Parts: sequence; C-alpha cells; structure tokens
Amino acid sequence: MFDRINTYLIRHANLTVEELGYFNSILQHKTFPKKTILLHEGEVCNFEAFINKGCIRMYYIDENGFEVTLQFAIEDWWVSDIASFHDQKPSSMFIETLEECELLILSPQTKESLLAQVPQLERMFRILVQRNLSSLQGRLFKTIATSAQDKYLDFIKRYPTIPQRVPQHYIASYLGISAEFLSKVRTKLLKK
Amino acid sequence: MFDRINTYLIRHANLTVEELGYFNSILQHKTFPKKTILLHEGEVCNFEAFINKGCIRMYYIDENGFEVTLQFAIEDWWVSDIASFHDQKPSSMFIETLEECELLILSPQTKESLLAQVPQLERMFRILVQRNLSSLQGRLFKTIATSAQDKYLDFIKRYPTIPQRVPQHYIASYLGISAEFLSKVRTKLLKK
DNA sequence: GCCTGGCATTGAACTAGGACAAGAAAACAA
DNA sequence: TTGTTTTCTTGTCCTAGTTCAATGCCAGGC
Repeated sequence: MFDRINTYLIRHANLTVEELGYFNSILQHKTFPKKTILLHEGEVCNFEAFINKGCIRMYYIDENGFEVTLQFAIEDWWVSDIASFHDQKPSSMFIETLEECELLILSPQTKESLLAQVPQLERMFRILVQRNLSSLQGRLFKTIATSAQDKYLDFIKRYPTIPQRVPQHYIASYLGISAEFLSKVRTKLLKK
Repeated sequence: MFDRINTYLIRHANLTVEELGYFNSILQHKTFPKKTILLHEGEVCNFEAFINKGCIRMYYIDENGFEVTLQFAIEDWWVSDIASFHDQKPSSMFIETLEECELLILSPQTKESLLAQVPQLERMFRILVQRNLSSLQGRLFKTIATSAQDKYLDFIKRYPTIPQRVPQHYIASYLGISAEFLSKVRTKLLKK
C-alpha cells in the first residue's frame, strides 16, 4: 500500500526509516469510484492526495458552462487545489476521478504536523510546486503560441499514456480547443 | 536600501532582527539601465532578485520570433527563472528590464546558505511559489476561456499600474493577442 | 530644431478554429 | 439482448482574431 509513495519519497527527499514510517502513519488511505467529484467549485479543498492508483482530472467551468481542463493526474502525482488547501479558502476548480482511484491523503492539519516533525519535507514540497509552476509556464506559452495540431502532437508526446485513459474531448479541453476541432486535427494527421 | 525588502520579509515570515540582518547582509545590490537583458534563452539563471525599484518583463520567443510575455514584475516582486535557477539548467525564457532597475539579488549559493541558516524561509519561498502557481492556473483558464476584451479588462483591473509603465504591445503579448487587435479592442471600449 | 526609430491606430483581406446539427460508434446498464 | 448514454466524427456556416500595409505620432539623441 505504501510502496509507491515510499519509492517516491526516497527519490525526492532523503528520510530516515522512522520519518518514512511517520509519514506513512499519518496518511489516510481511501478509494473512490469512477466519476466521483472530490472537490466542487466553492468548497474548501481539505486534501492533498497522492495517487496510488487511478486517474484524476482538475478543471474549471466558466459562467457559460465552458470547461477547461487544468491537469490530468495519474499514479505518483499529487492532486490538490493548493491555494484553497493552504489558505483554507473556497476553490474555483473541480477535481474529479476519471477511473476508480486509490488515494493517500493529507489533511491541512496532518500536513502541518508532518512539516513540523520532518522539516526537510518543506523543501520537497517546495520543489514539487516549483516544477509544477515551471511546467505550467511552458504550457501557457504553448497554449498561446502554437497551433491546435502542434499542441496535440506535443501532448501525446509528453503524456503518451493519457490518451488511452481519458476521453478525447477532455484532452481537447486541456489543449484549449473544441472537441470537434480536435477530431478534425486527428483525422488530418491520420491521413498522412 | 533594505526598507522594502524588510517590510516584505516581516509580512511574509517572522524573522528575528538577527535573521533579518543576515538576510540583508548576503543580498547583492545592483542597478541596471532600462532594456538590459538579465537572462537570455539558453543561459543558466543565476539570480533570484527582489525588485526594489523598477519594472521587468519575462518572456518567451518561439522559432518564428513570436513573443509571449509570461510576466511583468514591479516593486516587491521576485524575478527568476526558478526551474533554471534551481536545477542550474539552461533557461528557455528571457528576462529584461523595462525601466532602470534596482535589484537585491540572491545567487544559488547564497540562497542555499540562507535556507540553511534560516530554515523557516523554506516555507516563505514555498508559499511564494504556491501563490504564483495558483495565479498562473487562473490565468491559463482565462487565456483559454475568455475573449480578448475580457482579458484586457481583467488585466487593467488586476494590474492597474502596469499599463502606465509598459508599452501596450507588451500587454497584448501577455494577453495572447496581437498588438493591432488590442488597439482595436481599446478603441471600441473608449467609444462606449 | 530636426531626424530617427519605436509605438499606436486603422482598414482590408484572410484564416484558424468555433458553433451547431446530425449521425455513427462505442460503452454501459439491466 | 436491447435500450441508453456517452463519445467521436463529419459537414456547413460563421466569427474572433490575425496579417499586412499604410499612416501618424511622439520621445529622444545629436
């Protein structure tokens, strides 16, 4: 049950066996069926979850019902609305399971005490957020600067396993194009 | 010289007078004329700089010379390509002064020793990056989901002082629209 | 005082991608 | 198996925003 996260932790922080054990001991293990909404817009996000198994999508919806997928997350990823979690303020996004999911969960309180007990995790989480930030920067650039086709090609190159796991129209909403147009882009690519 | 940053530090971390003094003591104070490129694409970013005075722009350029402004930064902001700075790998962005700038600079080494001396700063920097991430998430959403006009209105509301300080075509490149179209949007708004 | 180069504006022609509608094809449930 | 829902495709028409080119504007250097 803790194999994945321990492998992850060993790679990203060097903890003693006791620290690792403590980390494991405060995690809450939960499973959720497919299509469970873990966080609604307007709610406060009270989890930071490590995905042990499954696939999750984070997305926004605007006034007109238009959806933008912010992120797909699979095994070994952390999911949370960090801003909401950290400041305990209402979130403006949704988080939803796309498959049955097995999660290891930190609450704001357990995370606090974890950081108090194992201060060097502060650094691990910082680096995690930094990487996230940096990849989001690159994505914003591509979203603005490149064509639908290039964004799609880039996506399947970067995340080769995702297209097999999630409906195509969610990928469109990640790329910032309509589902119909993505379909057209794909047929054009297949003809070559 | 350290007024601004100390006000900032007191607000964001609670340091003792000695810690504050130590922080100040390792900062490198530098000024740069307008239009100085502080970081070129391909270079390793070796600064994390607090803006004491001035205005800075971070941007990407693609193969065709198309520019995307990632960020404007003014007084009280930190600027750096965090990924490049942290991993000491080549950056893919440019950082340029738009006005004469007065900066307080950390190098990778001084930042390391600062964090070693004053561990609770680890948290301050993490929160800084978290806020950044969260606002970039919101921006990506708006970039994808809203019209040019709404993006512009949102921008001037969020950053009311920026339009007076930077050329308009840079704002267009921040919003992800052409300079010409921004001009058309503006004249349309003025007619109302 | 005048020239020069960066900015902003405007218009005309064009295009990438959107919206809508309708059908086909999977996926799922019972 | 059959009905139901969700997903994917394809075509037609449409529009927000681009590109290009021309013009004017002003700020700064000498």
